Amino acid sequence: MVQKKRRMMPTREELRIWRNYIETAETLRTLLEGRLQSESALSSADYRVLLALSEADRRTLRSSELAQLIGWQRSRLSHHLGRMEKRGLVRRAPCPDDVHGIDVRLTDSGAESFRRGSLPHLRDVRELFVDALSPEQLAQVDEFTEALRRHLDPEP
Amino acid sequence: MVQKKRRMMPTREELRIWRNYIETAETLRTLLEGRLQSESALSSADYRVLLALSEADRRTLRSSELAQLIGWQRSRLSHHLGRMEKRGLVRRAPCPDDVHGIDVRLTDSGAESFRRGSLPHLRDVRELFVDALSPEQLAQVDEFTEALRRHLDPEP
DNA sequence: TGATGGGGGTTGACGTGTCAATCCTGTAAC
DNA sequence: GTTACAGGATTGACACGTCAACCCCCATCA
Repeated sequence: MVQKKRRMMPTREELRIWRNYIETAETLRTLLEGRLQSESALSSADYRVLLALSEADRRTLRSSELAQLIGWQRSRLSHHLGRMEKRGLVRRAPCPDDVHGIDVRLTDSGAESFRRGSLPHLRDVRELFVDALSPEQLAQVDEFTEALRRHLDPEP
Repeated sequence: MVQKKRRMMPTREELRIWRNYIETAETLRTLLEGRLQSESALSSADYRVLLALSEADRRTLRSSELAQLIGWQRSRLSHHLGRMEKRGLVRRAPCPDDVHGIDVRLTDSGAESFRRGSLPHLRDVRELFVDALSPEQLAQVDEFTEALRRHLDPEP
């Protein structure tokens, strides 16, 4: 039965590789998230928002631009900005240029949080990911990630 | 500055590869999760629980065994079993052998759900992951995933 | 007999993400 | 002008995970 469905179903070996792949990526994500949290009291979601804002002109972005930039849905961003605002990391204000639209601005405290979190985080990425792999392996990761991305992108 | 910290900080290129890697894995996970959900009204968490139970003797496992088997914390499992029980996928009952301990048993409805979800899910894994890669690339994934795993495991 | 402690499991609070519904306001259509 | 609509953002309900506190029952030991 497994044999006959070869074209549809992954083999046992393929499935093993898949599971290892996805679980390892998950483990990595969790580990890094935990470190970021304990080092700088930021979640990786916070980090993404802070990174985008800190690179933006005047540390400010339209809410919808920000959402697009980091690939989030409006609703998710709105919820998250609400929480970040409560912690004083960002502030929202009506956008002067556009009657619709909200400006999201990085506060000084948010900028400082990001600054303090950034270096340890990058160090962690090096330690947990880069250092695990040989230069050849790293190149292979790049290659097959690209293949995966190409495979997935055209799909809606 | 970036140059001087070479040993600590990833290079721009390494960082690019890292981001691609982790974001692609995330995209894949999300896509598969969405398909599983729409095909069989199961989350991947549901799936893991159902898979473990459906392979168990008498479709039943001690709660703590189940947690260990799928690598979850007790609390997570307890919450999730509560939700699954409400949907009629599993049932909990005191374990006759052991005074402590709870038996988790797959219901007929749960087994049927799993049966219906399983094949499409495996097909999706093949389509979204396996089919994107050449056999050589698949072998490379296996290899560097193993390297990553070895690198991460000894760390607490 | 009564305190101590540990394994097994649950609970509550909270942060997070998704979906669908809603609100607001300017603009096009009639 | 009023209605319709579309873009931008928020809200509420819910599923999910984590953390820390807790409950229960038993074993051990004083």
